Amino acid sequence: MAYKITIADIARELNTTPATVSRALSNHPGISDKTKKSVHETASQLNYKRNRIASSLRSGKSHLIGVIIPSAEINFFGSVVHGIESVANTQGYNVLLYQSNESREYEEKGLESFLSARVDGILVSIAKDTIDYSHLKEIKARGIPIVFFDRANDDLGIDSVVIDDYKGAFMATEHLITKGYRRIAHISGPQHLKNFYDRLRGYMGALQANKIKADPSLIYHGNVSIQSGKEGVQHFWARPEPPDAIFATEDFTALGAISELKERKIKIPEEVGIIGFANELFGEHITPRLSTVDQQTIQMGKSALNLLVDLIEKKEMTGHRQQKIVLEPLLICRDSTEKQKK
Amino acid sequence: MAYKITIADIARELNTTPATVSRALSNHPGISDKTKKSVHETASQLNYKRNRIASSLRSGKSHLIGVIIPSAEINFFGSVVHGIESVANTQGYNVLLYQSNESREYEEKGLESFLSARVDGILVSIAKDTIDYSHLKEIKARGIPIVFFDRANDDLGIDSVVIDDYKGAFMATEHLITKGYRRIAHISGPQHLKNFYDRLRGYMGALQANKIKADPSLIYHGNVSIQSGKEGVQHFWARPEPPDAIFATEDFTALGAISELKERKIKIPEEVGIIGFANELFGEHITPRLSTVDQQTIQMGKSALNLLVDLIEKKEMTGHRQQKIVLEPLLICRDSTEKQKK
DNA sequence: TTGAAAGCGCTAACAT
DNA sequence: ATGTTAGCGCTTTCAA
Repeated sequence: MAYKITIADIARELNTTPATVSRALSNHPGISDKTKKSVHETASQLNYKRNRIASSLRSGKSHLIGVIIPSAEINFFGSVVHGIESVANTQGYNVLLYQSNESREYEEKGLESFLSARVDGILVSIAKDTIDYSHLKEIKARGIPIVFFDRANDDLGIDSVVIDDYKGAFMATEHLITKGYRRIAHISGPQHLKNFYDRLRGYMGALQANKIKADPSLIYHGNVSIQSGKEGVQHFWARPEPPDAIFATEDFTALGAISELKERKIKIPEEVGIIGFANELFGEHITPRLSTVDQQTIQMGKSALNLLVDLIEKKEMTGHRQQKIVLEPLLICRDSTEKQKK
Repeated sequence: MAYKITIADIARELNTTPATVSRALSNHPGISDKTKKSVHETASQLNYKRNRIASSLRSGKSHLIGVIIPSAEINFFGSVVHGIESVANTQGYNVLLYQSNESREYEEKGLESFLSARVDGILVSIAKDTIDYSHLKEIKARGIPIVFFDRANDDLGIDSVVIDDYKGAFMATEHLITKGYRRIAHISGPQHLKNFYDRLRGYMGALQANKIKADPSLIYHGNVSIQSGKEGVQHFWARPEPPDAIFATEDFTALGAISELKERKIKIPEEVGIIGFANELFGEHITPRLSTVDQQTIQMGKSALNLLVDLIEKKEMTGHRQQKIVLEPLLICRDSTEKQKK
């Protein structure tokens, strides 16, 4: 194997010292252009690659960002990670990825592992199962820059980038109303997660704003899955007055609902309108094409990373006021809410 | 912030030396249980977290695995990463993720960055745009353990975990034949990627095995996208004898084809049967439910990581024979290939 | 079973 | 503009 070249090797080659080489390689001002040039040349000639580990140990900066997502299998998070990485790489950071599998236990393991790796900052989207936040508080207490994305908790004094779930849900529900639906049901998600709580509130808010009386029997509490969608429909249609529209808290839930409605030969969107939330890729291509709310995933990733980098680079934790970036949801109108044929 | 606790702090506390503490923490045999116990207690009391950077510098092991995927936005890769991580974490490795965006340039940047980070091993799924493999050869030449997954190249002497694309394509095509389709088209992907080349071959093989004459005009070369699927249909239906079935090289391509067929009011599966490849999540829930071939994503990730860890831990590169793990594809029969109503 | 001492490769304060 | 020196926190001989 190409023996490990160090700055000492380069220094020897050029009859100079490691310090000079180090400075030249990092474009330190006060190193002559001539030296810089020869150092860079020799470096690439010897196929030198800076040892980041040594560099990190000495400088105290690992150039590592730890990212915890619930699951890489969920498209939404993949997409956010895409956004995160696109910025991280241009800023000289590498992304250490860890999946919590929606479990608080793994979430904590991920954080421990990040602590050990001495990451410069941490990005977290909280797991479904996380109810106790002490592990996150500890990160904050240790003064390690941390930012939540999508799944956030406002009570910990931790910065976050989220979309306006209330508004998105409001828009979705109001869209159904505008399209002529009146008896609108909601299949919601775990209420201890602010996102789903807010979406439920947004749904209620839209009903109220349009003078439609909310009916508790039209709310089904699911756990954000295809299965929940099916169950929601089963639940609603087991009762006397089924809804004429459903706002599902997430696209996969909507997919499950559609699947179940089709099995029951209930026509979408004529008999029942349906709208989801997330703008997953498949939505545009199923039948009927699914109306939904876009969450600006790429932008979310980028914003979260930028916020984190600010935190890392300022690092004046003292006097830092909690920042919260709220992205605008985007209503995507497609066929599944088109009650009257155009 | 919780001041950085080091093994020296623990040693001082216990009137012993850093060496002993280090040994105790890594359960070195030949340290008394008593000492181990007191060290572990003091460590957790002081909230000590091992500094992996220092540890890595000294030991030469970073416990980092670099993973390059084309895009985190593609479900398939998210799923493989899921498999990779689930094993990596139990083995004490962390995953450094890098996205090539299907570009050879970024792929190389990722590798450079991994080199700098002194990862213990690298997992790569080759980018679409990569035609020249010198950057990958260099990794191999440097003796850094590397394993390909899914998108592999057999000519570099690099181990790989792939599925049997030929067989999967063969199965898919033969399935169409079994179902009574005869004029079977194929929308393929970039032929310099072995996967898509093999799938085309598998398609041809199945036709031949069933004595169906291949018709070059029934092969459309796309680039693995929803758009390609649409274009494929446009291409086929612009000619005299359109096909009665399509084997799409990937599920999103199939989705595009379905989308275009629907627009043309062509009935699936009665008039045209269609089967994809990948078993993306949405396939089960679109109409008609998409027949496809499962690629064993999670298993692929796990196998790739295991192979890599073997390489890292044996590290007897000399005399290592190229290993290739070929996973069995799984035919998933659903509605889109059900020519005769049951 | 434990301690002493060296050093991984780099950077940064201080000196020149 | 460059050299000298020390040390980041850990692991690992070697010695006791």
